[in-house]
Amino acid sequence: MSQMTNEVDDNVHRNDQTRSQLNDEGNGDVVLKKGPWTSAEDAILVNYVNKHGEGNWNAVQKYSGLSRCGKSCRLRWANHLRPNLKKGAFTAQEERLIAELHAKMGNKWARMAAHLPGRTDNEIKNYWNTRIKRRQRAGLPLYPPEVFLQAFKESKHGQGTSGISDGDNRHQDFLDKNNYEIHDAVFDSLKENQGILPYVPELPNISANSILPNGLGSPPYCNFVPSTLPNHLRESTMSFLGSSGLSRNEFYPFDHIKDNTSDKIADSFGLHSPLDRGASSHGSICYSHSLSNGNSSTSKLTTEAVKSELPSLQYPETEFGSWGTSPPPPLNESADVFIHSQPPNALDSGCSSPHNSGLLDALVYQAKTLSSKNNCSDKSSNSSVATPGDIAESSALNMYATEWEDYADPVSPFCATSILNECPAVSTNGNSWDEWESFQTITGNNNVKMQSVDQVWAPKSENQYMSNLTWPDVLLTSEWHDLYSENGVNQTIMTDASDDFSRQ
DNA sequence: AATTCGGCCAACCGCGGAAAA
DNA sequence: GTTTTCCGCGGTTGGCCGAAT
Repeated sequence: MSQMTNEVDDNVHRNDQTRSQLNDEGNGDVVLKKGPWTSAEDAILVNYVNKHGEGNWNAVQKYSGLSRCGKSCRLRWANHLRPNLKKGAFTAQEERLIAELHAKMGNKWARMAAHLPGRTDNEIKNYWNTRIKRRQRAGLPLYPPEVFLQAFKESKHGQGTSGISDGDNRHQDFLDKNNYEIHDAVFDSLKENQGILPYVPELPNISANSILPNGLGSPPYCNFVPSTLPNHLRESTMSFLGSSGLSRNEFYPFDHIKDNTSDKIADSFGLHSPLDRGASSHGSICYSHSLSNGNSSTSKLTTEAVKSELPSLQYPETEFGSWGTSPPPPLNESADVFIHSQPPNALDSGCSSPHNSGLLDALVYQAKTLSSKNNCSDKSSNSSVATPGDIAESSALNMYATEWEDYADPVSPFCATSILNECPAVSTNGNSWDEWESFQTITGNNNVKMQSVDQVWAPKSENQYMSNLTWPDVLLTSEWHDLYSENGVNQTIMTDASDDFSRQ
């Protein structure tokens, strides 16, 4: 034991940094060590816990001679020394479970860890944070589509129907047993927004990769993130969707329109925040993930850059500003029309940023068009999309979708036709969604296209309300449509499709 | 070969809640 | 009822390592 103590002491002396630091809980008399634990310290701690049990961590330092604060001891024990810890990479099942849990709970790592025997909250947290970064860079959604859809479904229905994955009941038990707090939040949000946000805004018919070089990071996609999603889902999704690196005011074109209609529109997009008003100058305020309902923990009015790491795929603002003149390839024809058709009044849009040409001005133009037509809720629906016979559940959605369509000025840079994209029935076969990921990677985001639901799908199922979601294009490739239309991923098809793409 | 970058991991820090004094 | 202490949680930081440039 004395040898151990010496080793600890040596380590303390080696570490000038830690030697000079005092325990934040300590009395100042004892210099407590920080930094990596040595095996000797571990042994001391294990020995202590074996004798005295867990808890009373501050006593460890007193009685074991360990120069560590109680917090440090508890952390070390919980994360590394306690028995039955499972080490190594997460299994596919665990990864899926984490995604499901995160969709349900948000950043409740400890609670998530409770559902993953042998895993620690720290482990899960690290995994998730790494995953966020990775997926943001790749322009991929954080959640498997089935998790995303299920979370939306549940929030929409306001039922504790749990069971993230239809047909996949592996985690049904814990799902059933949990009263996920997200529901409260969602319900509150729904209550607050009742009559304001009963729908999911529609996305103009612009292919994503024609707007953004990186496709899925397209700001317009942010607009269809369901307002009924749990905040953490929304934010995470926004995180993915907004990974283009747009500055806040670029993202929020309605800042410049002051009349009620535009406010209503902005509200409908979940973009309305008191903080936003003053935060839109010259793009110096970075886009925050926090949007809408005002109960986001990350929404801050700040002129400093958002701390979170920006995805590598982001484009500098200057590049965005250059869209109008030199849109990056690949661009399809509609995108060219869109980008090169400067809104006639774009220059007097009040756009604060000289760089905000192209998409932003187009959005502003669109918003102005909306405001000029006034009284949008009275618009009748001649839409080929908002079918009169639509089920009640989606009527509100379609109403607004129709509005958007009606307001799609033929001369608008959007040339918008309303699109109601099919919500694909989701794979529930339990395959790791990395397969989906890899499939995406194989297909690439270039294969992006928006499909109009009236071309491909007649709403019949309870999933219809999802039809007004404009889904990331990668989900709407014909291959995906085929896959999902069978209410489950056909592995063979997926493999074939992957092969096809890999051969290209 | 050197540098850069990103992933991974361990640990620290600050905060807040619960229990004890 | 108030203050103090303990503990747990979530966010963040920093180091190490391997791959890429």
